[in-house]
Amino acid sequence: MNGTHHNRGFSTVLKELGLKETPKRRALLELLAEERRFLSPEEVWRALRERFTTIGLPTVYRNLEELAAGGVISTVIHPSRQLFYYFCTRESGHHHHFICTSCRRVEDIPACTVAAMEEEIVARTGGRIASHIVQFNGLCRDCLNGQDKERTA
Amino acid sequence: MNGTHHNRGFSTVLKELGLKETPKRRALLELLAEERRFLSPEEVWRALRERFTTIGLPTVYRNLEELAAGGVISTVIHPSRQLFYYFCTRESGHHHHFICTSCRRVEDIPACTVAAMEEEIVARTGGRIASHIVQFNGLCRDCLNGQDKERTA
DNA sequence: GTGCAAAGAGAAATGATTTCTTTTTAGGAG
DNA sequence: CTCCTAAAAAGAAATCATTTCTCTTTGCAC
Repeated sequence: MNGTHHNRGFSTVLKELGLKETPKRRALLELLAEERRFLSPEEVWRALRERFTTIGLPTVYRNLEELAAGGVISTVIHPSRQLFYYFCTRESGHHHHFICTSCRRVEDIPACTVAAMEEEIVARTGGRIASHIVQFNGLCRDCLNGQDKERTA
Repeated sequence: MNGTHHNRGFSTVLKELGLKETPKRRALLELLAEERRFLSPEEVWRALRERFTTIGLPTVYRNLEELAAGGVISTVIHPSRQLFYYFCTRESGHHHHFICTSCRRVEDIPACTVAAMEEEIVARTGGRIASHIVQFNGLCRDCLNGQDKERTA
């Protein structure tokens, strides 16, 4: 959920996560870092196949999952419930996303008011929150104006 | 996302949605209204099979989707990304949920601070928000105390 | 009561995601 | 620099929630 990893270099990041630095892993990270739309695992796979004759879809799935678990990349839940991935350029701090379901652009939403809600939930219910999903789906300004039509949901 | 439908009676609700009142549809609604945990489509199907010798899983899926689209029941996205359904007893108003991934209980979270976030998003980006997901996953107090262990996520 | 669009059955397809087994490789130890 | 081992990856196959299809049934407006 933060982007300081990028500044420290991929090697450092991977080492911190206890992941070996393989060519494919590095390529996947570079690909995502350059792409400002969220991508599906299959799209990532297709892109990487142009550089690696043999790369399996399971490899892509595993790497995306590991990197997301490590906080290097973030996930996007499409209204279709398919999972997409996005390299978050935001420098630091907890935040959420506004995704355009048409052009797939992602806007970072700065420090949210969700922390307050969480405090209230814990106080009221006595439970413990393990995770939350806070995501806004819609159309960005450009897509509202008729550009980049891809899909609507 | 509100529960006023229940008070008006199922017949009225279905009529308003332009849905015919079939025995299976009514049974599905009654089942969900009595259950205070969120259920998977297959669980709903299994329960309904005890009252109807022939009922297809596609029928259950379709009905759940229609009713959720009509706002009569609400959806829960499990961390596994499976979809569950829940009959929301909250009387009215927009709100969100704290779900226990262990015992499947659902707590209503009253009027949230998300509206403010949405306003800011629209103002900043010029986009239009079509939907949002705001859900808190964790363990309720009882499950924290070691009861009702089912699963953790 | 009739007719027709909606609803449902049952079977089958879909397709994202995961699992398995075997082979390869990164990278620390010596 | 070479060895060794656990991690990583390939490739094939399985999983399984969800959807699609076609045909039959039924609610309900007229």
